[in-house]
Amino acid sequence: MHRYRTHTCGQLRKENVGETVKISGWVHSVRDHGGIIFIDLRDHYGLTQVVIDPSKPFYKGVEHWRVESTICFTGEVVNRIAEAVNPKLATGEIEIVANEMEMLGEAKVIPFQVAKEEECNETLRLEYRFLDLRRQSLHNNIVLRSKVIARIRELMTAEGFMEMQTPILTSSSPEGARDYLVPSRIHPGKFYALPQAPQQFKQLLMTSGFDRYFQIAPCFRDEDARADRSPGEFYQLDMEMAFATQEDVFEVNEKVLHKIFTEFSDKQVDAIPFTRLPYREAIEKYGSDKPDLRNPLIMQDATELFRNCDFKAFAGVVASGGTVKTIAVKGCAGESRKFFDDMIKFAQSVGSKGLGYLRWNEGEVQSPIAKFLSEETLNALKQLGGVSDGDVMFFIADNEKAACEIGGHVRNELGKHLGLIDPNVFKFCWIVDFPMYELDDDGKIAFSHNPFSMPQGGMEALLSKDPLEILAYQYDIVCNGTELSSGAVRNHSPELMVKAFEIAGYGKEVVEAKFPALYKAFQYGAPPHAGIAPGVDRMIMLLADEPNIREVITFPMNQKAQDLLMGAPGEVEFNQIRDLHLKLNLPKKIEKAAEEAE
RNA sequence: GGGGAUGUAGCUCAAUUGGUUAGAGCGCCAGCCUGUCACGCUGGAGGUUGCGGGUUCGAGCCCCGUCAUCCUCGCCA
Repeated sequence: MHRYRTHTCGQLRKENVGETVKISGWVHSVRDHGGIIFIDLRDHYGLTQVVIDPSKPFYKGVEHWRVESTICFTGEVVNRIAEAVNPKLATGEIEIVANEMEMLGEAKVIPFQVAKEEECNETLRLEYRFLDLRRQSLHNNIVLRSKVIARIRELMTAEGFMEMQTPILTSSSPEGARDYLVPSRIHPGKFYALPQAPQQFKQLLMTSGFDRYFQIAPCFRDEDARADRSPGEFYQLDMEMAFATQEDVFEVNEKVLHKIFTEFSDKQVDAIPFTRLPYREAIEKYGSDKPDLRNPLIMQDATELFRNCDFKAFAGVVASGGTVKTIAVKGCAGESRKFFDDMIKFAQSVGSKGLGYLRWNEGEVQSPIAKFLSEETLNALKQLGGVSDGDVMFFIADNEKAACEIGGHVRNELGKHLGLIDPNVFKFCWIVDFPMYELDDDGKIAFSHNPFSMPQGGMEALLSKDPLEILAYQYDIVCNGTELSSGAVRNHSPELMVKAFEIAGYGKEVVEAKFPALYKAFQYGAPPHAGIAPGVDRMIMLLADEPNIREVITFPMNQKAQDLLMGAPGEVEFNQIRDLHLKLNLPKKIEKAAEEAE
């Protein structure tokens, strides 16, 4: 007989009745009847009820065994009497009558309950992550994660992709997020950086003659956390394809994502091909480059209808070149006064000066602004929004960028508030045709996304077009308002690279200095190539229906990028710092606090 | 760095307008209980109301400061 078990805690059935078995697991719950004692023993696979009779020599000990201790029982599998069958358990038709027991690992009193799924302070959960991970919902999320990743590997491999590794210690990249740096011992004053993504490596792999690459790639970015953004590190399904177009990338990703989302969720998944939405249209209609298409509301332009009206606030915005955006909402005219007041407050909280509305309720127009509008204008608005009695139109007036952005927030809020969002579907879309350049805060032309993207129209566009009009073969995939990934057809031509950087104000020497590997490689015969890298953590988050990314990561850091269980980041020995040729230069505040602590 | 929310027993929460000894459920400890499965019953322990200051006859509650956590803006090619 095996040292610890002949079966797992989820394995035994009626067929095993009469067998002598050994199982090991955690004490999930104890039901002590004074005489007979029932213990639910739990492992990764399930629960099995163990019965302990008062006549057993180890009976006395059982009374004091705490939940979450690990124990090994040897005993006989018996049928439960009919009334005692538990249909909630897979093993509920049988139980084990214990003959021998061995304590394997005793548990102290636990700081929060494992067997019960009650809410619990997250700091405590992170400090005792090993206990938290025993709890069913988190445990299931991690199991789901493992299965999804295994399936991704199968699907990608079946599509002809090769899984490859790329370096974790690499050089700092000049663009993008803040890098995590690793000081070099051998080269004083020099640093490695952890990769923000294997971007340049995968492009080099294409240039090295590999055709289809993928990797479940760790990415490191030293940026602040959000609910859907874990600080420190996260994983991408990184991929790149040689001799490929944008459509080739879409096709593979649609296949893989549709399969994954269909297989690992009960929600209804959009049929493929997914909706393609140009960036410009997304901003104008949804006020966002990651619209939640479950929300049926769309924004329309009502600028011209307010140009000559008596409502000075709006007419003034239009006169100074601004925009009026409207959102028509069917059937919400009956909402309370408080609803409309709350919506105005909300609009103000996201930066709007106000929120106008027209409410066609019981045959009349109820609105603070209706009195400024002619009958003709009201009718034209009605026609624009396609509304009638019982409906409402909301209005936002501001410069175009702000109006779209605020309208996007209002659209989301209305969708949430009015319950317009179907929780049982996954709505995917591709956002395409991102602009190549945009104006930065100083009014200078800058790359709006990724300097490696191929401009649409190639060299001719770079030479002849207004840079702000040039589009890139740059795309995002969005699911239910979550940006899963960005990708692009890459710029594989050294001449185009130099020209593209020149427009952003950088000379050839900058390209050579900042991207030496790619610039060099592309001069020795580069294949046109394209790729993308969907966020694995976010995919699991959507599949597990979790609002927080930490619920799908085994050992996440907190918002301040600390691992409360391991104590990272932590102090190191002076010798280690000295070997790396570093000196600490701490903020005054921290030095002062350290002195006071002494 | 900015904004918001929260902070009361080991855990989750309550405590009327600022008013007597800060309560409940779970957990813990003790006792009872031989068919439960969130077992049940009885009793008990457990609190610097995050911390510091202020207002007040009186503060868990009001004010100021500070710390912590989460959400968010900035940031995330």
